[in-house]
This record gives sequence, structure tokens and C-alpha cells, in this order.
Amino acid sequence: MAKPSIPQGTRDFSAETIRKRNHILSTIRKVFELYGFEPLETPAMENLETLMGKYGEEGDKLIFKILNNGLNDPKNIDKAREGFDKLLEGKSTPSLTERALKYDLTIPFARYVAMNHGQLTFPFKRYQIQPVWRADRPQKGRYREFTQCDADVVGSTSLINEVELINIYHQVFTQLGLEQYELKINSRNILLALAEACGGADKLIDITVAIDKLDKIGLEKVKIELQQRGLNENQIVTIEKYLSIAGNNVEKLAAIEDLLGKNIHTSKGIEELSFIVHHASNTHLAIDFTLARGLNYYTGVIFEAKAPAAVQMGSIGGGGRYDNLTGLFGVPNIPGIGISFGVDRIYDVLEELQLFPASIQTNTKALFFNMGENESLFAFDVLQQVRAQGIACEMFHETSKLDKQFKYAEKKNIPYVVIIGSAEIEKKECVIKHLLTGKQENISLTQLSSFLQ
RNA sequence: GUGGUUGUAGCUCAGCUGGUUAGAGCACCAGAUUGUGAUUCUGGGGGUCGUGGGUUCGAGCCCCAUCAUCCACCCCA
Repeated sequence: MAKPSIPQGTRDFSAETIRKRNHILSTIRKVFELYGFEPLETPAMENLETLMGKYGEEGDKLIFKILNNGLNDPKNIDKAREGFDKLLEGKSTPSLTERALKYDLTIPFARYVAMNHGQLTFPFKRYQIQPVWRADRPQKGRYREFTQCDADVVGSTSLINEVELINIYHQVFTQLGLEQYELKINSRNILLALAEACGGADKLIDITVAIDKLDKIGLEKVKIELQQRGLNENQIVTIEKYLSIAGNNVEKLAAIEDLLGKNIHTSKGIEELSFIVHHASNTHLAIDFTLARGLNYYTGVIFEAKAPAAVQMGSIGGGGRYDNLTGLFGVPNIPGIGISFGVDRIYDVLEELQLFPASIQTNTKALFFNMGENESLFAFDVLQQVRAQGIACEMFHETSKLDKQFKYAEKKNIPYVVIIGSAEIEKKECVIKHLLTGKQENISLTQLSSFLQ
């Protein structure tokens, strides 16, 4: 029997981890609900054709495909062989695989909207908290199975949605104690205007891929990459000017107008960004013209939430406006916008910055010490009365050294210890000790429940 | 998918150019002493050195493969 193991990039979650994850998840869920979003869940797997082609060429490679069953059935064998030949050429084929694990929550959501648009009330606001899978090579902050928390609004072009989603980011991160996060925004329209100024919209992807790397590889290397991607010197000069735009949000908007002039895309982009900058109550909001974001379905404003610079984690959330996502599924003219939180990375960041409150580690309010056979039976009755008041508590399972009982409480992060020995029984009181402060006092048994409340 | 790093006890690691029964700290367990987490004292359990091959008289150490890990690229949450 081989040693038991789990697939690369997946994890088991222990009680402690789950509590911490739930802390994040419930914070996000509450904020989503506060803004009127409603829950949705979709299957772990989708039809492969639903997913293919939606995330770009690289994305297609990272989709986990599920092998069809029954390939060895005599009536399927020929097709399976044929399919295998295609597979070796790098093409997936329905004769081998027709289903895949979902890669994100946005595309399944778009599929859902396309299937149900007749029944939905627009604007439709949904949130979704589910695992997704990517066949990426794991490293720090990157897993093959991870949880996304998405909130999307479809059926509205109002920029108020952008503002609200930005406020959601702010509220969630603030509540989690992640004060130093950064929210970058940009607009695809600005990027499009830049591409047009540099030889045409078909250069958009080449330009964005290169400039997105600015803070990572530096200006000189970006210029080299632009050159390799076929941009001429004049165009690179324009891009260099574009990249050198600095200042506060208002100054940046003025500068971009100077540089790119008054064409339709520039004005659209500026209109979007300035509306948001003026209405979002978020000091962490920074316009960043180098922000590109890979997914090619975005058409308007794009976001990226970054972890505090102190931790090397990068993106902990992202999103943007897509004006025709359901069009991919045959239902045109439903505009939408969405954001996503990456729970697993947020977890890693909070862990590194030690931002998880100790109180989330247990429900148990108090541990009753076991001071002997008779004492423990007496204490047990007291304990039941406390539980009847809805206060979670437990008693140490056997009489043993106080040392050991203290350690148990400490390990389970139980805040209070209740000691009822023969002396206390006589006086109808107990010793209650707060483990964090080390302070203890004697209180009467009748007051115990209200003390712990 | 490409290139690299690491893998020794529950945890953090040591183990010199391959040489007897593989070590430390912490943790854990038992006992002594204590109606209060500490300190102290005594004793104890634990590892087929990630896995599988190979070279060698002999492998934790060298070679190959494999799995996992972390890092860079790619991409992204």
C-alpha cells in the first residue's frame, strides 16, 4: 500500500484553518448581503465547451478536463483512438472529454444568466463562494484548488455599481484588519485609446501584456519587450510617456487627456474613472494606467486588489466590467460587472501579518477543571446549568494535574477556566480565571452564567 | 508547460571529503514536588533519513527516476 497522499496543489483543512477561513468567508458574505447580493451556487463541473476559449489560449491549457467514462466500450474505441491522436496534437476533443472543472465563477455565472435570463429580475446581483480549479503549477499563494468569492451585477451600466463594488472591497478588507491594502483601477477604454494611438487596436494585447510588467521588470525591459512585439520607436516613445504619468488620481486623469487627446475611448475612460474617483469613499483607491488584467472579456473599468506591500503576495482580488459576457452564450446585450476575492491568498496574508483574532479559534467559553471524582460530578451539574444558558463550555475529561488541564485550555484557546474543588463546593462558589490576563476571582455559582455571558 | 531549490523525530534544524547501534533544541508521555499554567529534578517513547531503483565491501551523503515543496518564467486569486 502506497503512502496516502493528496494531489499536488490541494490541501486538507484542519479545525484551526477552517475557523480562520470561516472568519474570512463570513466577513465577505455579510458584506455582500449588506449590499443586496443574493447567493448562487453552480456545479463543480461544466461542459467543456462552456469554458473553452473564454480565458485565452493560456487559460484553456489550465482548465482541468475530465476524461469521459466508457472509452473502452467497443462502440467508442475507434473514436477514442482518433481523439487521442488529436490530443497529442494539443487539441481536446469531445470523444475524450466533454466536461471540465470550473476555472472561475464568472463564466459559469454568465452561463447561468444566459440560461435563466427570462426568470431573473434585473439588475441581477448575485454572490458566489465556491472552489475553482486550475492546472497551474503551485507555488506560494497559488493552489490548484482554491476558493473564490465573487459578486456580480448584470443588467446595469450604471457606474454606481463600480462605486459600490469598490466600497465592498474597502469594507471587507477593513473588517479583516487589512488596512494597508491597495486597490488599483484602470479602464480598458484608456488602454484601447493607447493602443489606437500606437498603431491600432490589434496591438492592444501586445501592449497590455508588456506594460503590465512595469513594476516587476522595469521600464527598460518593458521597452525591449514592446520592441520584440513589433512596436516602432515612435510608438514606444508614446508608451513611455504614458507610463511616466504620475501624481494623484486627478492629476493622472488630466495627464492622460493631454497625452491621448479627445477621442471616444479616452473620454469614455476618463468619464468612468473620474466618476468613480469622486464617488468612492476609499482612500486606498489608486488609478494605475499600467494595470491590464489578462482576461479578455473585460470592456470597461478593471480592478485589482493588492496585498500590503510588506507581504509578497500580489493580487488578492480582481474584477471589472464586461459588457457582453452572456453574448458568448447567445444572449446579447446584458452588461455586467463583477469582483472577486481570493480567499486562500487573503488567508496567507492575514496569517503572515498575524491578523486573525484569537477569539475565532474556539466557541468554548470556559473549561471546567476536573478536581476529583466527587468534585467533578458537582462541577458537571454546574456546567449543565451554564450550557442551558447557551454558553459553550466543556469539562476536562479526567482528573489530572492542573498543569495538563491548563495546557488543554490554552491549546484550544478557551478564554476562561472554572475551578470547583471541595473548598468551593462548601462555599457554593467557584474560581474563575481568565487565561490571557492571568487574573482570577472567586464568584458565587449563581453568578457564573451571567459572568460568562 | 519551461528552468531551478529543498525533502532527516510532531516542529525547527545539525549530520565534516560515503565508514560501526542517526543527533540537538523545542514539543510530547510517565514520575517527584506544588490548589494555579512557570521553574527544577528523574525517567521515557518516538525517524526503514520523501519514495523506488542503481553505484559501492559499505549510502542520510554519490547517480537516475518519481512524488511533494518552494522560487523564477508563463499566467493569475
